[in-house]
This record gives sequence, C-alpha cells and structure tokens, in this order.
Amino acid sequence: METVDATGGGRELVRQRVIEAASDLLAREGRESVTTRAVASAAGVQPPAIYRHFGDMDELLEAVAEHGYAKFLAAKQVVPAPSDPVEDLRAGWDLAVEFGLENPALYALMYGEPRRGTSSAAFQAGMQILIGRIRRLAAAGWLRVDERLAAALIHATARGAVLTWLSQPEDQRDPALLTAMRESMVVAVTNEKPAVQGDGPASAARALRAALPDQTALSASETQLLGEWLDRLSADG
Amino acid sequence: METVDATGGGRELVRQRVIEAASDLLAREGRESVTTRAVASAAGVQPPAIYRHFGDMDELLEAVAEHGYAKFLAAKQVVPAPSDPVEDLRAGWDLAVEFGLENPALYALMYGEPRRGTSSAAFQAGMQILIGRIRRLAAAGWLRVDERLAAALIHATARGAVLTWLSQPEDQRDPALLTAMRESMVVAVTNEKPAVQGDGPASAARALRAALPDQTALSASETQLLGEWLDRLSADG
DNA sequence: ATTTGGACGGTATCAGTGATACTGGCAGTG
DNA sequence: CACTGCCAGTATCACTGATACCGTCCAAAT
Repeated sequence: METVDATGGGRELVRQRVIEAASDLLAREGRESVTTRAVASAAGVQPPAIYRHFGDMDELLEAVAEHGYAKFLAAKQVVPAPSDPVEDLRAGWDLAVEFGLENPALYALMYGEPRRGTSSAAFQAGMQILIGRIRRLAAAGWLRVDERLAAALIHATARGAVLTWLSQPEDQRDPALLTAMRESMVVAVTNEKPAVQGDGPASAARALRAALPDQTALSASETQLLGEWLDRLSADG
Repeated sequence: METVDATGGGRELVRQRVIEAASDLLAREGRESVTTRAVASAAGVQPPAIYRHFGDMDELLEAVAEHGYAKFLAAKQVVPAPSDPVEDLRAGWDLAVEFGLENPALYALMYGEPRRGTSSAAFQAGMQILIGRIRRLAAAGWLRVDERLAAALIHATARGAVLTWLSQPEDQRDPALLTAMRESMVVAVTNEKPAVQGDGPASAARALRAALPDQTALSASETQLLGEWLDRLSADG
C-alpha cells in the first residue's frame, strides 16, 4: 500500500486527516483493519505521528467516535418540537438507534465493550441530548420514574435494540423489533396521562399539593411545611 | 511465567485444560490477557497445540463461551414451574441477565460485538431456553406478539440491560434498572396488564423538581431544602 | 539579521501477538 | 523387529502497537 501524498497543512489539519482516515477504515473494513500503519498510510503520515497527536490507539478510537457522533448530529440538526414531549422522547430514541444502524462498526466500538464506560465524551454527548428531553418530560408531568433511571432505561433499550438488530442476519431483521422496543420504553418511562395540567412551577405545585396526602416519604412536620411552600408556589404563577 | 507441569492425559483432557485456562484468564484479567502464549503456559501446553485442538483463536474463545455458559446453566439447574408461564418468562429473563452480571468479560465477548452474530453455539443455547418459555406462553394464550419477535425482544432487553449495567460505575448502578427493563419486556411480550400504579405524588414531585429553577416565590435556602424533599418524593413512587 | 531553542517528522527498532512449517520421536500395528 | 502415521516441540513468520533517537526546520528572542 503506497503512502498517500498529502503533506502540508497545520497540526490540526493532520489530526483531522488521521481521524478521517481512521473513520473511513473503520466504516469500510471493520475494527481489525484500523491499525496504526494502515491509518498512517491512508492519512499520508508516518505511524509515530499518530502517537504524537493521540497518545494512544485507544485515544485515537475515542476521537473517531466523537468525530463520527458529531458528524451524525450535524447532518440531522436535532430540534425538539416545542409541543409534545412524549413525541420528542420517541424522536430522541429513534435518533440514537438510527446512529447505531448507520454506523455499526462505530457503535460496536462505543457501546459494545462495557469497559469503555460512561466516561467517553461521545457517550456523554449522546446522554446529554436525552437528559434534556427527560427534563421536559418531567416538567410536563409525564415522567413515571426517576430522571436517572429514565436516562438509563432509554439508553439501555436503544443499546439492546441496536446491538440485537446488528447481530441478526439481514434477512431476519424485523423492523417491528425497533418499534416494539421503543414503545415499551415509552410505557416504562412515561405516565399514561400527565400528572400536571399546565406548565411552569405553579401548576406543578398545585398538582403536588393535591397528591400530597398520598405520600409516605416525608414526616408530618415536613409535609406541613411543604404544604405551605406549595401554596406559595401555586399562587406565584 | 513458568510453564505449569501438568502433562499427560488424553486429547480431550488437554482440550478441557486449555479451555479452563483460557476461561480463568478471561475472567480474571480480561480479554486482552487471553493470548495464545498465556493460555498455553497456564495450561501446560505449547502454543501450537492450541491450533491443533481449536483451529483458531476465535474458535477457542467460542469454546470458552460455550463452556462458561454450560457451566452456569449446570450450577443453576433451570426448571420452569409448570403453572405460571409469565412468571417463568420473568425467571428466564432474570437468568439471562444474571449470567451477564456474573460473567462480565464472557458476556462482553459473546454479546458485545455484533459481528459474532447469532451463529454461535452458546448464543443458540441461550436462545433455546427462551424459545421454550415463549412456546409455553403462546400455548397459554399469553403471547401478544410473534414468537420470533418475542424472542428478539426478550434477548434485546436483557442485552441492553446487562451491557448498560456493566458500563455504569458500581456506585451508580440502580437495581431498578433491571426490574424496570424486565417488566417493560413483560408488557411488550405478554397480554398481562401492567400493574399500573396511579399517578401518585411522585410524578408531580418530579414535575415540580424540573420546574424549580423557574420559580421565584421561595428563597434560595428554601428552594434547596424543597429540592431535597422533592427528590425523596420522586424516588417514593 | 543572527542566533538559539525546542518542537516536530522520519528512520529504525523493540517486544509481543496470532499463526505455521518442519522435524524428530513416539505410539500402535503388522 | 521394522514400518507407518500422528503429534508434540522448536523455530520462525508476518504483523501489531509502541518508542528511542536524530536531524531539520520554524519561530521567537536578542
């Protein structure tokens, strides 16, 4: 394999060329073809240069993941509709799954091995999108579970759906798997009806005020004070 | 590392020793420590012997997977209760998940990379258990979806649950993730009505929690304490 | 404009990996 | 005893990730 002649350009440019070369190799020939030499050759760079820009093969792969994820998000510009938070949840889940289906090798890299834990930048970026949607669900009274649990549920269903889908032979894949996973996620995460009518703190406070007698987590005196605060919040809006 | 002196024994015995040595290395030091030399040394065998018994490193790993899976199933002797097929479905799912949690490295090997598709023997063995339960569900009229889709759903939820669980730092793992995934799987697969919990105070609390930054009626310290209470109420449901 | 410092790229090379060719002895068979 | 076929063991291959070393070139300082 001859070296591509593409010298010149600043430091950042070399870095970008290496990342793109690695991404290309990963997408076209799989993880095991992404070797230092192959990447270096494809990027028109000497192998040791990789270690100067990224300290490590692992860091290069992480950079590739981040690059791929950012590129995907840039292509779709993701804008949640202002009206329907549950539909936005669906759209967010679909987005995460679509990323996996379009970038199987990259997805396997990011979410295949558990050891590449939640610390990765791309992982965090993906999670952040979900967190926003979850908060909007919560504000509208749709959230059935804890926010952290909701995030974990959404991620886990998407992860299982994508990896299972990719494991199946193409002629055995059933799109119903994806929609069924998504809908069961929606059922797990959201209420059938919003627990709050309007929006804003006042209506949420009114809803909680009404449901307060059913609660068991707080002591009597705590409940007393909470009630007063909820009254003030209810009157605020 | 010195060679273990454990010569002798028939051909099958050597094969078993190699598999056990590889399993041990995998469980204790992770995938990257399972090299031909390390395995050979630990098993008291020369590296080329591995290629005579298994044609390939990949085949060795597959044998390790099968071995580990069989061992796990033998430890629990899995006997479905004759009466309640839905409860058996839960137990089967729990079993699959428990295998993953107890053998993280092995699980990552089997279900981490999508390319190691559905052809693996251990994969098929695991699926076969589920198929049996699904058939019994169908016979009892509980099955909501196609049998194939049911199998895919059960597998995908378990896969996502395990890999997500293993990706989380130990101090952030919430067992509720596993039960929530399981129950949402049950809802998706069976006709059983979910034990719907009415909108308690928890959802309203979460709504108020999310809207709290927008509120102006309470002081900073009051808001602080209110936030803590809302967290407790949110977790109550 | 000259000097000087240091950062960068290129060559050569290391240790360790999966995998294999070849030989020598060992068993079992006649 | 001779023969044959199989298998363990040695040596080695091509390739991987990673690094030491050196020369050059650019840029800042004087």
